Amino acid sequence: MFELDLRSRKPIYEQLVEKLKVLIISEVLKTDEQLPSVRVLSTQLTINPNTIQKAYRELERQGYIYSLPGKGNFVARVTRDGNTERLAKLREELVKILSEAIYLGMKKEDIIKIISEVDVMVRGGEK
Amino acid sequence: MFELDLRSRKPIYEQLVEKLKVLIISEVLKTDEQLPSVRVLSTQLTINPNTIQKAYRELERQGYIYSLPGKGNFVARVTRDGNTERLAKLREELVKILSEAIYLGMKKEDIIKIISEVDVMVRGGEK
Amino acid sequence: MFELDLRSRKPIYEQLVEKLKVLIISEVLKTDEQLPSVRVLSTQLTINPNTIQKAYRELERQGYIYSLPGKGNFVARVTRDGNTERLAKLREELVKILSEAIYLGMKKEDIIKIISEVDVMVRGGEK
Amino acid sequence: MFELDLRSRKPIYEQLVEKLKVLIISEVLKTDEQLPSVRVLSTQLTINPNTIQKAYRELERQGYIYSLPGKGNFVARVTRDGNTERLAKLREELVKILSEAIYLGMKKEDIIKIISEVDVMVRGGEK
DNA sequence: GTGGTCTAGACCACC
DNA sequence: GTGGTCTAGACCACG
Repeated sequence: MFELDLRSRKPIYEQLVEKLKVLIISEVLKTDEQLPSVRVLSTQLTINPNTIQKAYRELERQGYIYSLPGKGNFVARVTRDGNTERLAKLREELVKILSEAIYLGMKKEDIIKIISEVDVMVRGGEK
Repeated sequence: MFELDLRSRKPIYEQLVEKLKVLIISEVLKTDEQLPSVRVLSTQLTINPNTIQKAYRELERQGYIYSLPGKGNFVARVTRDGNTERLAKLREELVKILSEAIYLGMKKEDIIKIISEVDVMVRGGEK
Repeated sequence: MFELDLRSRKPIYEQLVEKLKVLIISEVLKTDEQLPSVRVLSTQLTINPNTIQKAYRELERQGYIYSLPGKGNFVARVTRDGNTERLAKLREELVKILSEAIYLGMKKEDIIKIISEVDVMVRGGEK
Repeated sequence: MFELDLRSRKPIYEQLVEKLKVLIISEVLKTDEQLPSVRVLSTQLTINPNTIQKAYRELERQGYIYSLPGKGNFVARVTRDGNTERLAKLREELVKILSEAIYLGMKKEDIIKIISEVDVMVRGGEK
């Protein structure tokens, strides 16, 4: 289900957060669907339960999931507002990465192509 | 000259690397121009010299500057090859950020506008 | 375990890098084996932890080891490609040293004998 | 006459020492021949005279040249003994470099070919 | 317990 | 004056 790189410099819990975000964004995991329990995921991935917990808490903080104590963790509905803060941060990151990419020779057309691909992937599920 | 967030989770030397990259990319600092000396920057920013050193060595590793021991640190000429690896990494990051941005409601047109702005900023200096 | 010359002009961390390379090359330290922790080595050699760190990071940069933050440093698998650059540098050094050695009277047969010894030492572990 | 890399990490005086050694070893500069004066070389290379001086002193220390105060610097006769110390050091370096080269995949035959080339270059002048 | 980062301050080689 | 190295010792994130 997941491929985590235990040798990566990036913390495992962050990798988990990213992977789960992808699943949510691409709507493999749908709104209100239950995520695998900490214990199950922990044994499946042979990873410390604390690490899973930390990832779930982080996703909750970012509004991607919500937790019902005693029940489990569930995918949250996307709120298209209240994200201005996060969007500002993303925009900033975007500028940084784009600057470097263009400086190193990536072409504008290549970038636009990437955008289109991502756009299809993300919004493809909606109508 | 710089605004560093000493409280950020992101290491100071990484922040410095990013800030300096921006200056180089936007050609505020030009090829072969000398960067402020480790000690000068250290006192200006009230940051330990070792931290500045680390940032400079990282920039050198990435090919953005070169160092002449006993002379100083200087902006390197851009090499348009040998960047394929770095570009692949940037592309990957790009996909990740774009996914999330689009998911959270950023519009394709907005993104393209950002690209154009960055493109002008970076390539504006060239002819 | 190591004999470092603290008075040498050669930086301690470079000496460490060389010593560790020998251990890795001669397969005293085997692939994926854990290296002594920064702190342990630091107290064993009565050398500052930062210096050990620097040596480890240099070895990582050269592809001899990899680091798992929070876990330790481990011997990397040898990659037989991507070394062309390094090999070119080594070849250059070789020519320089051989020139001087032959000029000072070292005989071709002696050198070939040395090669054979090294060859056995390095490739002896393989089949 | 010389190509010095002012951008190299290696000190300029060391580069000079190496270049001059090559000229002496390959007998472009012959025994008792006079080396260019510090002043001349200094202006030719647009390099600080102190740096040239340092290189000459180093070559003298290693027995490659001798200096007649008020006259100049001259190529010394090779002494085929008294070099045991230097030869031991070279041998040690040789082992180190060969180990790494072989470890990284350089073949024994390649190395022997290099030796032959160098041997011809160095001893070619003699009969 | 592990590596990663940072500070404060020192000494050295180079030019 | 410049970068390069090193020490002594601290704090933090990670698992």
